[in-house]
Amino acid sequence: MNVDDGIARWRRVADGIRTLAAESDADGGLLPSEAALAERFGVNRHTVRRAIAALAAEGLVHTERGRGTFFRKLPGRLHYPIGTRTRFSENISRQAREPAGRLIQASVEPADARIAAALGLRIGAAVHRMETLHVADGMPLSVSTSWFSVERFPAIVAAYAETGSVSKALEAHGLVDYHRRETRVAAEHVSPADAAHLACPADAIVIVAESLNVDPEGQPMQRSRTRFAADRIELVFAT
Amino acid sequence: MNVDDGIARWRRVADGIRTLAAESDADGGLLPSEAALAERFGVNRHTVRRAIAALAAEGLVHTERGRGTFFRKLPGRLHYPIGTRTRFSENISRQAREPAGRLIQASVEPADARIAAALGLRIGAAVHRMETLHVADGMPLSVSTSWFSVERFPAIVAAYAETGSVSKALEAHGLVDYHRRETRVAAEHVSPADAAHLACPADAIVIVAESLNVDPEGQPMQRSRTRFAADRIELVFAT
DNA sequence: TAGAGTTGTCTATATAACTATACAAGTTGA
DNA sequence: TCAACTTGTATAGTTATATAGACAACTCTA
Repeated sequence: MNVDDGIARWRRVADGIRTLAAESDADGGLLPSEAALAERFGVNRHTVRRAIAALAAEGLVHTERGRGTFFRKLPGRLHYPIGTRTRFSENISRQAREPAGRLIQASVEPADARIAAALGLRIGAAVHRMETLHVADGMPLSVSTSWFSVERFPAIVAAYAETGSVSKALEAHGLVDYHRRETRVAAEHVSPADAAHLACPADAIVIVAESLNVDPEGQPMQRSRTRFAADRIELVFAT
Repeated sequence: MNVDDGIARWRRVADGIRTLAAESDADGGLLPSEAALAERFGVNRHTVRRAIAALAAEGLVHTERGRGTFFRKLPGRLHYPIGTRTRFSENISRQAREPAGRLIQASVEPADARIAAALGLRIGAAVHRMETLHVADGMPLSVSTSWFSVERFPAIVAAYAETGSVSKALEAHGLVDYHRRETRVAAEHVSPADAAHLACPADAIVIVAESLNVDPEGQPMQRSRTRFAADRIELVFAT
C-alpha cells in the first residue's frame, strides 16, 4: 500500500473491500471491523473509514454504530450472449424486464475510410450515425454508436426512435434477418460523455465491442461500437 | 479535473496524454507544450510535468530541453482470436515472435463448490491451481489461473513448467485435442499482484476471460481465468 | 448490569499533492 | 544576433491525504 502511483490509499482500500464483498457469498454480510480492516490493508483506521464512506455513498455498504458495517450483495452481472444472431432486446429480456433503447443523437455524415471499408461503401458516401442508450429495469447498460448507409436505410433513424429496437427498425426496411460477422472486444476507461449516459463514476470501465452485422447475402449493413458498463454486464460467448 | 475520487490529477493528466498519443497517427510525434497541456487539462504546469515524468519512466515519451516532448507510437493492440480451439502460442505467434508461457506459482488445493461444479468433481477433490504469465516479444500480455484435476493430470505442473505451453502439457497426458466450451468476458481494474506481473500501471484495466475447456468426450478438464492487459490486446470473436 | 467490542467524533501532526510565480537554460527561425 | 518559443529549476504557500491517539456513543452477550 505504499506505491507512489497516484491512486489514494483510501481508494485502493475501497477497491479491496469491494472485492471482499464480491467474493463473499453471504448476502447482507458483515464486514470485518474497521480496526481489523486497517490492519489487513496496513493503513490507519481513518483511511479505512474514508474508504467505507465512499462505498456507502455508492450504496454498496451501510454502517450501524456499535454493530458494524454491512455490505449489500450486488445483483450479479447480467449475461450478454454474443453469437451470430445477437439482439439486445431478446437477450436482456430473458433476465430483466422492460429492456428499452433510446435514441440519444443522430446525424448524417460522410463515411470515413474505416466506415466505408466496413460497410462496403465509397469514402464520403452518406451514412447515418446513431447514438443509442440501452436500459434494462431502469439501469443503463450500454451506449452504442451505429453506422448505416443512408442510401439503403433512409428512414432508419425515425424507425429506431419509434420502436427503440434496431431489429424492428431494420424490419421496417424489409430486412428481417441479419447476423453478426465479427466482434472485437476491448476495454477502456469510460469517456466523460458515456459516463453521463451510463450514470457511472468517472473511473469506471467500459467493455468496448465493435461488430459488423451483415444481411443474408453477406452484405455488411451495420457497423457498431458498443460500450458496456463493465460492472453491470459480462459478455458470454457460447461455442 | 476536480472530482474528489482518490485519483491524483497528474495520473489523470498522464492518462489523457496517453490517449492523445494513441489517437495521433503520426509516429514519434511532438506533444503540445507543457503550458498548452496545462491549459487543456485545467491544471498547473508542474502537474503536467509530473504526468510527463511518469510517462517518461514508462518509456512512452522523452523530452528535450528547449524542443519539447515527443511520444513514441506504441504498437497497436494484438488480436487474440477466441474460438473453439484457442491456443495462446498459435494465436500470438502469427503476430509476434517468441510467445512464451512462464509458471508463476502452482499449488494443490481442494476444489471449492465452483471449481468442482465446473470440472465435474466432488467438492474437496484435489485440484492443481496454476498461475501462468504469457509474454510475447518481451511484453507481458496476460496472467492466467487454471485449475486441473490432480487425479486426471497428476504431472501437469511439471509438464507446463518444462514446455511453457498448456497444449503440450496436456499432450504429455495423452490429451491431444480439446476445445473451449464457453467464454465469459468481463473487465476490471487490475489487481496489485497482476499489475506487477503485467508491468502495467496500478490503474490499468484487465479483460477477464473465464473459460472452460473440455476434452473430445465433452468432459470438462480445464477451468481458467485469464486477465489480459487491456491496452495491449483485444479479443476477436469471429463467427 | 458490566464489560468487551463496535462505530462516531475530535484534535493534532506529518507528508504528499497541487498551485503560483519567477527565472535560468536550451532551441528555433527570422 | 535577437525574439519567441521550449524545458529545467527554485521557492513558497495552500490543500488533500494519511497517521496517531483519545474518548464518546452504541450494541451485544455473559
